[in-house]
Amino acid sequence: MDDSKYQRIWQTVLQIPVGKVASYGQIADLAGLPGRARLVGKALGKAPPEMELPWFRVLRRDRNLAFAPGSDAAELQRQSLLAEGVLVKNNRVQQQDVWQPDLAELLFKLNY
DNA sequence: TAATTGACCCTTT
DNA sequence: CAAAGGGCCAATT
Repeated sequence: MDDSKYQRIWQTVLQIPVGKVASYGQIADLAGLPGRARLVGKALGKAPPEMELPWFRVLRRDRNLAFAPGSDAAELQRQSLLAEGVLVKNNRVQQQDVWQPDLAELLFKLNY
Protein backbone atom coordinates (compact mmCIF):
# COMPACT_ATOMS: atom_id res chain seq x y z
CA MET A 1 0.00 0.00 0.00
CA ASP A 2 1.02 3.64 -0.35
CA ASP A 3 2.32 5.13 2.87
CA SER A 4 3.96 8.24 1.44
CA LYS A 5 1.79 10.33 3.74
CA TYR A 6 3.04 8.44 6.77
CA GLN A 7 6.62 8.85 5.54
CA ARG A 8 6.15 12.62 5.35
CA ILE A 9 4.62 12.70 8.82
CA TRP A 10 7.43 10.62 10.29
CA GLN A 11 10.08 12.80 8.66
CA THR A 12 8.44 15.89 10.10
CA VAL A 13 8.20 14.46 13.61
CA LEU A 14 11.92 13.70 13.41
CA GLN A 15 12.56 17.44 13.06
CA ILE A 16 11.16 18.30 16.49
CA PRO A 17 14.19 19.35 18.56
CA VAL A 18 15.09 17.55 21.78
CA GLY A 19 13.35 19.29 24.65
CA LYS A 20 10.51 20.66 22.52
CA VAL A 21 7.00 19.48 21.65
CA ALA A 22 4.57 19.98 18.74
CA SER A 23 0.85 19.42 18.24
CA TYR A 24 -0.75 16.86 15.93
CA GLY A 25 -2.22 19.63 13.82
CA GLN A 26 1.09 21.45 13.68
CA ILE A 27 2.84 18.34 12.38
CA ALA A 28 0.09 17.79 9.83
CA ASP A 29 0.45 21.34 8.55
CA LEU A 30 4.25 21.16 8.37
CA ALA A 31 4.03 17.81 6.59
CA GLY A 32 1.88 19.41 3.92
CA LEU A 33 -1.30 17.74 5.11
CA PRO A 34 -3.49 20.53 6.49
CA GLY A 35 -6.61 19.34 8.31
CA ARG A 36 -5.21 15.86 8.83
CA ALA A 37 -4.33 16.05 12.55
CA ARG A 38 -6.05 12.74 13.25
CA LEU A 39 -4.00 11.05 10.58
CA VAL A 40 -0.86 12.06 12.45
CA GLY A 41 -2.01 10.03 15.45
CA LYS A 42 -2.56 7.05 13.18
CA ALA A 43 0.87 7.47 11.65
CA LEU A 44 2.58 7.54 15.03
CA GLY A 45 0.86 4.33 16.02
CA LYS A 46 2.01 2.61 12.83
CA ALA A 47 5.61 3.78 13.01
CA PRO A 48 8.15 0.93 13.09
CA PRO A 49 9.74 0.77 16.58
CA GLU A 50 13.24 0.46 15.10
CA MET A 51 13.04 3.96 13.67
CA GLU A 52 12.89 5.33 17.23
CA LEU A 53 10.44 8.04 16.35
CA PRO A 54 10.11 10.67 19.13
CA TRP A 55 6.33 10.21 19.28
CA PHE A 56 6.30 11.49 22.85
CA ARG A 57 7.10 15.02 21.57
CA VAL A 58 3.68 15.19 19.95
CA LEU A 59 0.60 16.23 21.92
CA ARG A 60 -2.62 18.21 21.67
CA ARG A 61 -3.00 21.79 20.58
CA ASP A 62 -3.99 22.82 24.11
CA ARG A 63 -0.69 21.31 25.32
CA ASN A 64 -2.37 18.40 27.10
CA LEU A 65 -1.08 14.88 26.51
CA ALA A 66 -3.37 12.90 24.21
CA PHE A 67 -3.56 9.98 26.65
CA ALA A 68 -5.67 9.75 29.77
CA PRO A 69 -3.91 11.11 32.87
CA GLY A 70 -2.29 8.29 34.82
CA SER A 71 -2.50 5.78 31.98
CA ASP A 72 0.57 3.73 31.11
CA ALA A 73 1.04 5.60 27.85
CA ALA A 74 0.71 8.99 29.51
CA GLU A 75 3.20 7.99 32.17
CA LEU A 76 5.70 6.76 29.60
CA GLN A 77 5.32 10.01 27.69
CA ARG A 78 5.75 12.06 30.84
CA GLN A 79 8.95 10.23 31.77
CA SER A 80 10.34 10.53 28.25
CA LEU A 81 9.75 14.27 28.20
CA LEU A 82 11.10 14.77 31.68
CA ALA A 83 14.30 13.01 30.59
CA GLU A 84 14.90 15.83 28.11
CA GLY A 85 13.86 18.63 30.42
CA VAL A 86 10.19 19.06 29.57
CA LEU A 87 8.05 19.13 32.68
CA VAL A 88 4.52 17.71 32.46
CA LYS A 89 2.25 19.21 35.07
CA ASN A 90 -1.43 18.23 35.34
CA ASN A 91 -1.04 16.28 32.10
CA ARG A 92 0.11 19.45 30.35
CA VAL A 93 3.39 21.02 29.22
CA GLN A 94 4.36 24.68 29.36
CA GLN A 95 4.03 27.09 26.47
CA GLN A 96 7.77 27.75 26.52
CA ASP A 97 8.39 24.12 25.53
CA VAL A 98 6.33 24.31 22.35
CA TRP A 99 8.41 24.12 19.18
CA GLN A 100 8.34 27.19 16.99
CA PRO A 101 10.20 26.11 13.85
CA ASP A 102 11.97 28.36 11.41
CA LEU A 103 10.03 27.59 8.25
CA ALA A 104 12.77 28.27 5.72
CA GLU A 105 15.17 25.98 7.54
CA LEU A 106 12.56 23.29 8.07
CA LEU A 107 11.42 23.19 4.46
CA PHE A 108 15.04 22.94 3.39
CA LYS A 109 15.69 20.01 5.69
CA LEU A 110 12.57 18.22 4.48
CA ASN A 111 13.66 18.93 0.91
CA TYR A 112 10.28 20.42 -0.12
C1' DT B 1 -22.05 1.65 0.18
C1' DA B 2 -23.06 3.29 4.78
C1' DA B 3 -21.85 3.70 9.51
C1' DT B 4 -18.39 4.05 12.97
C1' DT B 5 -14.08 5.39 14.89
C1' DG B 6 -10.30 8.03 16.48
C1' DA B 7 -2.82 9.40 19.95
C1' DC B 8 -7.62 16.00 16.78
C1' DC B 9 -9.16 21.12 16.57
C1' DC B 10 -11.87 25.39 16.60
C1' DT B 11 -15.50 28.24 18.48
C1' DT B 12 -18.62 29.37 21.76
C1' DT B 13 -20.21 29.40 26.63
C1' DC C 1 -9.43 29.23 32.05
C1' DA C 2 -12.34 24.88 31.42
C1' DA C 3 -15.97 22.39 29.15
C1' DA C 4 -19.15 21.25 25.46
C1' DG C 5 -20.55 20.87 20.71
C1' DG C 6 -19.80 20.50 16.10
C1' DG C 7 -16.70 19.74 12.46
C1' DC C 8 -13.12 17.06 10.08
C1' DC C 9 -11.25 13.24 7.28
C1' DA C 10 -8.90 8.85 6.42
C1' DA C 11 -9.15 4.15 7.90
C1' DT C 12 -11.89 0.39 9.38
C1' DT C 13 -15.95 -2.36 9.91
